[in-house]
Amino acid sequence: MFSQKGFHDAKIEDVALEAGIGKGTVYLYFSSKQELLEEIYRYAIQQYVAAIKALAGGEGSTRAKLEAIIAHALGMAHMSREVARFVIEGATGMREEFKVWAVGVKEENLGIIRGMLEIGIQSGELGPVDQQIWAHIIVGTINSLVARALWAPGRVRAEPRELARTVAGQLWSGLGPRDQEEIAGDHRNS
Amino acid sequence: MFSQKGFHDAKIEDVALEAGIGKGTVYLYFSSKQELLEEIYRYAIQQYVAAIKALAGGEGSTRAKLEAIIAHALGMAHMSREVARFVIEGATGMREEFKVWAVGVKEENLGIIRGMLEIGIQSGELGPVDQQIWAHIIVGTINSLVARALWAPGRVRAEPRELARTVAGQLWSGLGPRDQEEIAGDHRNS
Amino acid sequence: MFSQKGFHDAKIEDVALEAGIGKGTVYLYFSSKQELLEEIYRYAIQQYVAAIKALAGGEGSTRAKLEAIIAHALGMAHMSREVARFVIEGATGMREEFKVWAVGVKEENLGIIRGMLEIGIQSGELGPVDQQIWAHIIVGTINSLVARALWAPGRVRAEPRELARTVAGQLWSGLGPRDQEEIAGDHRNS
Amino acid sequence: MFSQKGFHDAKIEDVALEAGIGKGTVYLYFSSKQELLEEIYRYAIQQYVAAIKALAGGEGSTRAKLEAIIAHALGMAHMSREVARFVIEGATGMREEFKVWAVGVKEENLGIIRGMLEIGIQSGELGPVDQQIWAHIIVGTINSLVARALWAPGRVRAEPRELARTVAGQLWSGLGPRDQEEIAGDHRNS
DNA sequence: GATGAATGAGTGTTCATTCAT
DNA sequence: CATGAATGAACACTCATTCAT
Repeated sequence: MFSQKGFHDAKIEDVALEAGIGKGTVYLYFSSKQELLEEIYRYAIQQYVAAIKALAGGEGSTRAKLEAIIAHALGMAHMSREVARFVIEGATGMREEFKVWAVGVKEENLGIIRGMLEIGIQSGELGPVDQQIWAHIIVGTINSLVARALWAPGRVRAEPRELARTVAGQLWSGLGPRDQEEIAGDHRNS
Repeated sequence: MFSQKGFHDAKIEDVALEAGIGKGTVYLYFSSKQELLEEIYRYAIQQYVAAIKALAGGEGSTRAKLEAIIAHALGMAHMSREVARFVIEGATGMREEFKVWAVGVKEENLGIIRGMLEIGIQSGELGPVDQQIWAHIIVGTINSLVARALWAPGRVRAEPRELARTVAGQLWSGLGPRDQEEIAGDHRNS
Repeated sequence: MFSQKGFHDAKIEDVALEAGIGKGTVYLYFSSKQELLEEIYRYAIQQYVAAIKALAGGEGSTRAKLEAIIAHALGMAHMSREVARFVIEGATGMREEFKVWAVGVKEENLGIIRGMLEIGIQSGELGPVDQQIWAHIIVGTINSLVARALWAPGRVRAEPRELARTVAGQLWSGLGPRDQEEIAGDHRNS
Repeated sequence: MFSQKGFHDAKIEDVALEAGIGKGTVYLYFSSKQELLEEIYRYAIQQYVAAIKALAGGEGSTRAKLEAIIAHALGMAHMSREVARFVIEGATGMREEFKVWAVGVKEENLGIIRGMLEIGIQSGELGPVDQQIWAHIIVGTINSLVARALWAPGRVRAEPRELARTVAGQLWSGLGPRDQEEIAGDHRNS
């Protein structure tokens, strides 16, 4: 309900009806609407991060892992949107205690990606890339693709795995030309 | 006010006082709080897209233009956050007329990036990249960096131009190693 | 509250407090202040019309029935005022659906009186009067007496039944002299 | 505007525009919206009462004068409605000073009718009727007819003078049968 | 434990009124 | 004199929260 209508436009009664329980019952499990929202975020983000962690820490090449992460996010687009929203919005309106948790999780999430890249660099699979920057690139790319999957579902190629493979391939080779000398060195003089 | 407190937590009275006008005066120029929000979005997004368009269509190498775009977004972090939020959230709660406009602007924005890449490819500056995918990568990366600049300002290197240069450099060369054969072909077997 | 203060000057909160319930509770039973007003009107008018119908359709002479109707209206002065107000004001500001209902009830009310007069004419109790005109005379007279009972309570003879009898007597014999020829025929030449 | 929309639904700005003047200009001539309403009432009622006074005090038979009064009210239906509304509503929400004036005018109005009837009785034109009661009958009948002229304009015979003549005729001869003995004496036993 | 009727704090919006021009 | 942009008091209405059943 929160995803569809937004936090403020979703009434507790709607949420309860959707869950097949009475309005008052919600308050037996959550002390407030705000806490319910935070728990939902917590759950979505924890699930997401745990999945990313598992995928990033698994066996296989870095590229395979990257593809798996992208495909997973696309497959869980709806839940990923909450994560994306969260990455962008921060924790506006949330309680301080939750904000602290949130910043930690964000860092953890970026850290997981960084760790995965680190291993890739050491194994020679990756070039000597800036891991922090690439963590942002990967997270941001996923968010953008997820958002598009949600707001323009018809235009997105349906198969997450295939899209993930293409995206990973593009990230791998970079924007610049492969078979010739870097031309970047003098781009500021042009 | 909307950026700081969120739409629902910012009262019209706060907004008016902040602007140094009376509460009722707001309603001389906007027919509702919702419309005010939409106009703010419209303004922020139009400014943003116009700037991107100018930067993407200007003189200079593709890489220089890309750096300029990233630097601009980082410099306008606050405004860019609205754009980013918008990219992620879509137009939940907005009027249908606004949603239509919004989808159009999003496509336009991606189109501008695609156009810039197209020129780069034709001039040989870029490899034969997938422009749609790269539009997402660029937009997403910017959003992610902007978000971090806002929710963890202390941790971000202060100089947008320098950060932009680094990011562009990373995107240029890609994740994969430069001096050896592509190893992507068999990555799923490794 | 609406009777005392008028619709616009009576706050929902006042009405609720008067009823011994909370402000919000009103909205569990009425969708808006306007609807509450309409329901009050509906109730008052239905009660009134039902009573008139019963009295007009009962046993006894037409004159007795007329007296009973007048006495009843005077006895229910407060409620009758709503009806009177309604007869005069129409349904200004009410919803179209209510207006339709209202016009129907007004016609019904006049129709009841007309029907009663019809029977009186057929039984020879009444002269060959214009029933439509007399319906207006009766309704109007009642309204005027009720209004006076409310705005100048001290000046009104306290006993409704006695007043009703006097009024009916006057209506019965008419303005003109009884013991001589109609002088109306040439009144325009005088 | 007040007649059409009701006092509270007519905005000062509407009234001013209708009058072809600026909103602020209204306040050069009236100290408040309430005072404007009171002045309108005052004007309408004074006009009405003055006209009734002139008609009631003029030359001619009582019946001719009665007809003229009824026809005048019907011809001025719109203005008469304000008077009627006023008769029914009293001065709810008005200032004390206005209420005092209002009660006086109401009495004056009834007094004028009574005076006219008095003369008719003395000249033998009328029977020995109860003047106070008949003042109410006349005023009430007029109000009821005016109201109907306004809320169901299509159903009302168009010509006020003709309708006035019919109404006066009915009032003259009364409800009871003319050509036989009063049967009213025993109506309570029937 | 579960419920939903009742509540009232909170807020978007209107519009009579003011006053600088 | 006339104006209409600006104002803020006032109020209808919503909905998170409570608690008797």
